[in-house]
Amino acid sequence: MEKTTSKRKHVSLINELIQGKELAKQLSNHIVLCSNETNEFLIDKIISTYQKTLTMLDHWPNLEGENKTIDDGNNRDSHCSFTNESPKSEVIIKNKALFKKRKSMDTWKEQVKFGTNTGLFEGSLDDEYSWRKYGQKDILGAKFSRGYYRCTHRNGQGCLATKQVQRSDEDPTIIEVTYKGRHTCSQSKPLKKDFPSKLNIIGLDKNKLHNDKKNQLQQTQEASFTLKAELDVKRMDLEETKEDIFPWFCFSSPSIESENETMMESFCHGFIPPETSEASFFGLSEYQLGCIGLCQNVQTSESDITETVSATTSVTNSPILDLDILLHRGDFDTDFSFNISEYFSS
DNA sequence: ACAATTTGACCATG
DNA sequence: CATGGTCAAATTGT
Repeated sequence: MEKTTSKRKHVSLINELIQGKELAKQLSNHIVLCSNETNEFLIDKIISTYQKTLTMLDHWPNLEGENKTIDDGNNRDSHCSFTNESPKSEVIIKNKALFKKRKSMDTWKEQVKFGTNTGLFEGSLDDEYSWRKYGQKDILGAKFSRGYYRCTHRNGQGCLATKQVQRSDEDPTIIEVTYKGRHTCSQSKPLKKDFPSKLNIIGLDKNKLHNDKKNQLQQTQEASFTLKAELDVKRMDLEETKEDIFPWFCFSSPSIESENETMMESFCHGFIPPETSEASFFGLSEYQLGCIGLCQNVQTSESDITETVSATTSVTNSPILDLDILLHRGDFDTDFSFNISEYFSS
């Protein structure tokens, strides 16, 4: 009887360790492709998992002579054992070192995977900070030029944060954003609950839009492209707080002009928040919001994150958010939309 | 008028 | 000297 209980605990312990290992693997995969917030979330999960394991070990009566080596059958680290030198510890240490290094350098890179490879891109993603473009360079060997951005409050508040945005050569659906320096300005702790926050579709080249009909199509594609990127980026925020459930879609400037009225203004007509006169934003159907929101409460593993991505993808397939369709058809149906501010106030 | 972007020139680095 | 990063005048938009 006692042996059965012991065995059960043993199995539980093994499962915890396996889970920790899997989370570590996920983190490893996410470090390149995902935001810091996701990394932090996964690290917290790892730490929590191992902490539970240690707690269990504290109450473990006697492991001497009994399977001291844990292996989930997928373990290449054959030295895994109940010691401080086990691979689980190494994973944590390595990840902590990574963070320390990254923060000490104050330079880090994020890659954003887009849901589509259509259209061109030459801008930046919204990351809740306001940036001002100060340069663009063609990089040797790179297909796409690199955009240089600095914090809008560089002069006013002396904020030295900068970032570089470049589309990946290998995978055009990936945007590489290199951040340098931390924000010291008042927007250093952007309030996501201040929905909708300013979202820059900096990639929209207003000059080209004005001068070149052909480019107009490209730019609308970029808008779609960027919006979808936004969806993919924001999915990482879904795990944080309730205020973060909903992605916010708004353009910082009415960049896309049609003959009489900008398509964006047309599209956003009726739900432009009064406090952000310059920013129009896209409404989400309740289904879409619910779809996103539902994923918020059950994030526990990569599979769950994948579910979020799937949900997000389904959002892009909806009539409102698939701008590839919307922008080309131009027949916006605002009935699908609603004022998100009202949604929040209710 | 002011703000933001573009783009050629300039500078630092290896 | 080539390259990447930044500056700043010109341009464009609000």
